[in-house]
Amino acid sequence: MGYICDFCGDQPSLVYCRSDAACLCLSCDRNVHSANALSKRHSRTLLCERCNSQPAFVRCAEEKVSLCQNCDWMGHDASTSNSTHKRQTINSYSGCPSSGELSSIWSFFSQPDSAGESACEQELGLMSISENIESTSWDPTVNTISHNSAVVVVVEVNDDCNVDKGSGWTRTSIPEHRPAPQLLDQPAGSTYTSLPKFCPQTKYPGLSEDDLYDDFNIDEVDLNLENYEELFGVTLNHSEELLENGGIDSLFGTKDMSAADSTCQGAVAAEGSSIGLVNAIQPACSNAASADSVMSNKTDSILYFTTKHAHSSLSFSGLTGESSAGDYQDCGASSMLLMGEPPWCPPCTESSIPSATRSDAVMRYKEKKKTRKFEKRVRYASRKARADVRKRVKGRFVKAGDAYDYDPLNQTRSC
DNA sequence: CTCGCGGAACGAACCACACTGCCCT
DNA sequence: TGAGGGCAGTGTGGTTCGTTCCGCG
Repeated sequence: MGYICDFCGDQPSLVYCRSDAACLCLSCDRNVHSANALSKRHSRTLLCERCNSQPAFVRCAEEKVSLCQNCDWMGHDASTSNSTHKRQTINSYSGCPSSGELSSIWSFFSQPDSAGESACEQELGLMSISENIESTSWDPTVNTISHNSAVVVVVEVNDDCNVDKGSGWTRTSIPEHRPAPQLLDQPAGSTYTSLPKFCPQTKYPGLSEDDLYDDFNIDEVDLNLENYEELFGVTLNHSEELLENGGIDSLFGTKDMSAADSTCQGAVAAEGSSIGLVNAIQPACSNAASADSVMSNKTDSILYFTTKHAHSSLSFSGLTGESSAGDYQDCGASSMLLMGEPPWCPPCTESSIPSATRSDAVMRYKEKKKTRKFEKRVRYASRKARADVRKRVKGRFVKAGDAYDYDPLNQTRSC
């Protein structure tokens, strides 16, 4: 949880919904909470800009950041000079307020950019299901993305893997005139300037890698996307959508790929489509130039992700909970843990980390990793329900009525 | 340093059957 | 063009089995 929107898994999260215990971007917040009368009553507030995982409750006027209680306490401790900072209570809201209404709720909440539509609202257009969705036949020859060579690879991968042979499968797409999400190109001073950008090379103030890796569960994203489809009945091959609608920019946070991290860029060129998604999910993948064992873990996960998708589909659903969750949690190697600091602590330079603390943190990380349980995502609850009650012999299902040695319901054995 | 052995760890396979999606009429 | 039937493929969990890895003598 934190930083990346729990719903779309793509955009930076901005608000926190206590009822859903979810971090959401503005567009998903509006989408989710406009679903029905009950969801409209969910109380939301800004997300803490320091830990990116807790609801903010105060706004520091001096630092211009929204903070949760913990981060506020940490940052404005009486022993520090920051204790005199002026802070403003952040009110929660419900319903589906516009950006303008939000800015009326929170005076510090700046209005959307000059285009009159915030990035998230632009994104809302991208994510909106009820409108502007047209179903078109997939024609790989139409795919003309050509931002750079890396993306050309993407196209090739799509051609190879995503074309349903002969079935003429349909897909949803965003109208071509729709501008690509520009969230990541937000000008300074916009609403999102306090949010870290997506570019992998960016250092995120107040954002620990722990937030990104340790607490971030790719499976969660997967599930959310799938729920998205279930909820709205729309087939949304998310990454494809982004790629084909210029969304690659949003994935990388820049239109100029040359500006991207060289490591990341190289990976993109070499690995094709998936890597962009990976980097969107794992913005800090190449950030840690401090690469050590942690970095190797990340690299592994990237390669795994890429390989899997290069041979199958770019779709999120290509990730099985069984494998991806584990792998991604594997990549949850937390530099913050390695640093032996809680995730809400501001990042510090590696050189400042005492080696003893580091080794101690490494040990703790290994312990945590050992005890971590990789949950399997169940795609069909009905099948699970049946399997849960099905009788077995030596673990294998048996025909109804046949003798069994294990009954999940009674924990009894018939023979 | 190499080899063999035992234990631990891990993943694949197996089973029945409801469900899904595609194809054909 | 839509509806309906047929059919092949998929996914679900507990257990077993085979393979790999690691430590020890």
